[in-house]
Amino acid sequence: MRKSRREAAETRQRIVEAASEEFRRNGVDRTGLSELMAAAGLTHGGFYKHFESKEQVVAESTAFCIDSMIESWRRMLSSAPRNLAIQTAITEYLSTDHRDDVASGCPFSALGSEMARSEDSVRQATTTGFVKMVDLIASQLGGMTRSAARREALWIFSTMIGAVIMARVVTDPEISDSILREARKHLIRPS
Amino acid sequence: MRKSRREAAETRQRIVEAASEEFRRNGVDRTGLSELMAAAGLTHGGFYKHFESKEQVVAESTAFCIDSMIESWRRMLSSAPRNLAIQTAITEYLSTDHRDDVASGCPFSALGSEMARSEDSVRQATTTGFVKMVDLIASQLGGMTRSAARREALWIFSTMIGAVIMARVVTDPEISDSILREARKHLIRPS
DNA sequence: TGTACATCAGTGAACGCGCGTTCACTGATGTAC
DNA sequence: TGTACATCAGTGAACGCGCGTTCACTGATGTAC
Repeated sequence: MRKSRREAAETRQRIVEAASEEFRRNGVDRTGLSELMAAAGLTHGGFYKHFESKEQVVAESTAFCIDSMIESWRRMLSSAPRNLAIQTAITEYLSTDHRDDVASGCPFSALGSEMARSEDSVRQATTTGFVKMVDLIASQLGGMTRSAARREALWIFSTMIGAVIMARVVTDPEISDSILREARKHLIRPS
Repeated sequence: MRKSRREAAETRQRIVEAASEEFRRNGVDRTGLSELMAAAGLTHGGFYKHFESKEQVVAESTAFCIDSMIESWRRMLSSAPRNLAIQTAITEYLSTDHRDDVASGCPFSALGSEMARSEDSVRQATTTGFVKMVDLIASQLGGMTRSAARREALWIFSTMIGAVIMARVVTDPEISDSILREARKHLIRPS
């Protein structure tokens, strides 16, 4: 049943994508390799033909979904008028749609507190991705020096992450909506 | 080896406290009942003399450490001059000390994204605690209506949580410090 | 271009391990008289 | 107040289960000539 190199590479990519969704949906610890391989349409035994360990697929899938997020932000930013671009992106991030769609949303808000306890390889990938996102946000902030923009972006992004995390924790839908609304109010008209 | 009712109640409390620390340190899923009972100075077999399930101790220990946090905020707030009280509390929350001491710190920043996936009983306890914290912060904000203060507090607290979570995720200590510093700058002089 | 052999992606059973939970047991504490 | 019995906190072994990982096997793909 050997597959061609091309097919094998596609399979590997499929695993990474399925993993990134399952991890965001259920958390890393609660996602078994069987579950993850099933989501990619395979049986669990073949996992180690593509990865050395669970840790490796965690690191790779984290990097992958951060890159996807950056890609989609780039598209969003470039398709909106320059002066509204960042507001559009923030509004979308702080939307109820994003809150309710963990599996394809921002990995930092889906997994933030778990990432803090991850193995080094995962935290490394995460840090790289966080910095990329911060730089992307900073690039959209006018009227200040580059390093001021970077500092501002650091705050904007961690605020967004905190709001989405807490909006997902809270069981009361009104409070949840308020958390997002208040964050939008403060971030969209930058102080 | 039966213990007196008083001793048994003390033991139960000891388990709740040990659990709350272990859960914050290692995450709920990575903390076994044996580990948790050992931290309370007991063997694992006795766990079910005090609790019906792991879920129950998770809910109780979460409620417990939120209440502890509120208690310590109350003390901090009442011992500082009224106009500086909230700044003091925020500064402490956004300190490197708090970042580096997960096990006795804020449960929302330690477990936020995991809490979002918890069983209902845990999310319920969490929501109640979050609201209490928000009300406490709101009570310190002058110059606005009660409901405006509550909305402001919602944003302040989720921003604080996001900053501490990301400060713990990132491996680069300089970036980590910056995240806390920028959040302090924005929260301490309210916009 | 065709043939013979080596490679290896994917399967499904099996491994040891630690988990949450249960249980028989112990002996000090609580209760009834 | 003392005695006899029931209760139950805590112990440590055992349970089934699902996990991450390994392995023998299959057969299509890749390579060497």
